[in-house]
Amino acid sequence: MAERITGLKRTHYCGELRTGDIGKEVTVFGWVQRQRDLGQLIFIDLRDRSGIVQLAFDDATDREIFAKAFECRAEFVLAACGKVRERSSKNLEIPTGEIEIEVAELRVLAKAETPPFDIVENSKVKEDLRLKYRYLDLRRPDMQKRIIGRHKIVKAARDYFDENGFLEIETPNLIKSTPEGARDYLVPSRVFAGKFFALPQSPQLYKQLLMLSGFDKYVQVARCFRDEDLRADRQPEFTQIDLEMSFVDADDVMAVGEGMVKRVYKEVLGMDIETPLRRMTWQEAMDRFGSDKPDLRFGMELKDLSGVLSGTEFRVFAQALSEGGSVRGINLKGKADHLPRKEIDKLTEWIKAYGAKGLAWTRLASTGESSSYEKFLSAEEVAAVRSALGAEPGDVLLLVASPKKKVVYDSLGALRCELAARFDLIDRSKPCLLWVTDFPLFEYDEEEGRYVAMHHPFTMPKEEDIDRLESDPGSVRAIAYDMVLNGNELGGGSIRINDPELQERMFQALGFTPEKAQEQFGFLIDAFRFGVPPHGGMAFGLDRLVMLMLDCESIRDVIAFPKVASSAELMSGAPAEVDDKQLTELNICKVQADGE
RNA sequence: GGCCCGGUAGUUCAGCUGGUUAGAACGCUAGCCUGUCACGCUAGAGGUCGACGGUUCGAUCCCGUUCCGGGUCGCCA
Repeated sequence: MAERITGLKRTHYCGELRTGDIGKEVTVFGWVQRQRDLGQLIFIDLRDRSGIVQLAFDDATDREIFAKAFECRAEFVLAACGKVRERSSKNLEIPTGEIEIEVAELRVLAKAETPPFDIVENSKVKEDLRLKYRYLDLRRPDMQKRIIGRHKIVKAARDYFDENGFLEIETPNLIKSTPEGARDYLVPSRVFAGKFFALPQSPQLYKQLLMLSGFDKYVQVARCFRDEDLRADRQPEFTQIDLEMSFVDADDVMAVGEGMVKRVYKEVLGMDIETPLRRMTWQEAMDRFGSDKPDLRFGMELKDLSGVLSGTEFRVFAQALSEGGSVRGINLKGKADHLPRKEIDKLTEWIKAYGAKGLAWTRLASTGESSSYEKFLSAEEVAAVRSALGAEPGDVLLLVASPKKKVVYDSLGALRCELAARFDLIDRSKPCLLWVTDFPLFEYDEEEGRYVAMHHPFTMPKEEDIDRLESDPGSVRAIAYDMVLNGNELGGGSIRINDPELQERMFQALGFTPEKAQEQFGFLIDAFRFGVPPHGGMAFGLDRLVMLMLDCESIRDVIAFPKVASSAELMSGAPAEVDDKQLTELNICKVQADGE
């Protein structure tokens, strides 16, 4: 039978007691980390979110309390009252190691079964078991640190926005579905048979309307939902720090965005971020790093070899170039002796996932030179390629040719990161932040056979490119910017269109009929007739920011109750079947499983 | 949806070319122990080798299917 807490109030957290507290009568609450029974002496490590304190029990002092301590097992919930005293043998490994509590009153507030895994830091337990018992996993000190760190980050961000005149305003979570973009989570309406709400992918439209309403600096810590497949850095339910401002240009928004990151790093990690952050255009990022979220903590930049190979007879390269593609390469400096032919063959297979047909390579190893393509090139071309890549003895040159520029960028960009990770070329001493700007406004969707918005349909084109909206949409750049941290997209935003005529041209360029645009975004189009200020904003992926700041491998490590790759939640068992009665109320017919 | 990796005591793992009773460490249970702190010592319990099917005299091991988890490509305006 558990004992009651009646009459007890916590005086201290376990982990905060120090030698200065010696002699004080204290009351602590917590979980049994470990009980050490020495026969006539028992020690219990009591743990709460602040740390651990040692409780001491002596059979000779109080037989009754000693008997109770004897029964205590791991994860029992205890209340302990007593006097803080100096330890006769100190443990300098832990902050409270110089003191202990001589327990005068002990209450077992709850017993506990032996947990399915040890509640310890640096657990090696498989993640699915941790997630099934997430409430126990969250007791582990490293998880507690992450959840507390997340709180501090959000707090610092909120303080920053508050001090800069932003208002936090909530927007609805049951909204109208807008099929453009990611797949929506749908919620059936009980009242309107056959109709559905959608959960927001972001508060985009609502925050723009708030600008129109005059709340010229808005921020929200907003939960967002996307029904797409998961990754280590992607959950179907995630949190954005979402902001929007009126009467501003891109520089103003970017200054606020980098100001927030600077503030959060300083306050939570004590690190100084130098602002303004470096900026790079999308085109430069693609050309030099093969990525719109380049990791600048190492070199190995892409070099365009299309020029020096323009006259080549080698069919693979010539074909790529004649069909409008490119040949580019990277130089893995000094690793030829560490990247054997067999490994290159594996990379050749690996890179096919990115659409490349293969990998052309030259190894300048100490045991001799070898190459998969140089024999097909003229001596001048070989020399030109080597020179362009700055080749020296010991280097490995890795080339990709494709009629599709995107394939060359994607595959070499990925290869560059893979090799840097494999050969530990990344400078991890400090975070590397930058802005990537001037994104293309449109992206050609081959499946749909039309241009789609790269960001969203309300993104403002660069003024000097507006003329080409109809004639050459692929060349139009957007006033859009992404913040990149260590090769991860941390957030992004844009200046929005506030001119109804321009918005109409945008919809046309995207292949929307006026009727279709009206049907999907009618309320926004209507609203924009009533005086919409120039505005823009951005959104940060909070989970990713926390993950990167706290040096975690997965976004799941910084979310209290995350979902697994199948988008299930292992602890609760969601998603789950529901009663027929619930379905009937929602006017939903039960779908029979296949084969029935 | 594609590709890759994994699943063996509560946990982390080992398990040879298919062969008798599937092991170790930690944890757990019991006993001993007055200064431990990853306490120590002694003894003990604990297994649907993810599931189903096949090959075989015999399968944790080989084959097929499937479930679960991870990574990744597609997807993610």
